[in-house]
Amino acid sequence: MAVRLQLRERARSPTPRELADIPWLGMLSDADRLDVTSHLVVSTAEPGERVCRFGRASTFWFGVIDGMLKMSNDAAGGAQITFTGLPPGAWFGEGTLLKREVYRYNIEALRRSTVAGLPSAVFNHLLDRSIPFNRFVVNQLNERLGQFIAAREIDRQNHPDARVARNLAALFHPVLYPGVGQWLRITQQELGYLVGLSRQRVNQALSALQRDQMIRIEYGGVRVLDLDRLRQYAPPET
DNA sequence: ACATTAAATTCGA
DNA sequence: TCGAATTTAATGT
Repeated sequence: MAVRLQLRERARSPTPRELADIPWLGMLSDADRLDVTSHLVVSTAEPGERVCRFGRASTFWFGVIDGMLKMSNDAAGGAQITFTGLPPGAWFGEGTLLKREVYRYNIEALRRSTVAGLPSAVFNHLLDRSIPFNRFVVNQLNERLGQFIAAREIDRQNHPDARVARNLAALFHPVLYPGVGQWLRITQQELGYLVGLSRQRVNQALSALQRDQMIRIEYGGVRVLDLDRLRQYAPPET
């Protein structure tokens, strides 16, 4: 409950700069955009803090403005499974909003992050009236399905370099995560959490990928040089 | 686990 | 408000 109060207290209106980075806002009519921006709220999540379920049921559609979140299952039922990392530009939670359910996963901040929220009622209202917004959401769902299929393949891969490569490639997805661009701010430790490897092993994997000119390692993050090859990365024959 | 290097923060003028 | 000094964070091995 303390968490919820903190989020409430920290909630504020988005800055113009933050609004500019919200991809779907630009697709709306002027009237819709004005209406919606007045309801958008922004708050900060500290490392380890859970963004979802600070309200009881699904009350917001969330977007990552800055930072890095991680989506995972509820560890109470057994093994901890990380579904995906959520970099800047990611918008999520529409599935539960559509069905008016409660969140079935945890979203937790990997580091200090700025998160935007659109109240559930406003989200549903937009869906009812705006065709461009519907197109955005459908496209989003479709792309995410693709991510899920790719994720199944990643799981079959037990080669660490391949896991790092393909998880990284997923984070550079231009449609799902338009805030990322060529340069992804993520530490090797954070990548380790997402992929399920030690920081040391991630470091080795990144070095290998850099040797092959797919990425460049920079302090505090990674730059992609060849996204296609990163996506298709296969471990070297033994 | 440890040594190195980069970045962020503090502090004194 | 500038920049040197110190502390913290990230990286490489």
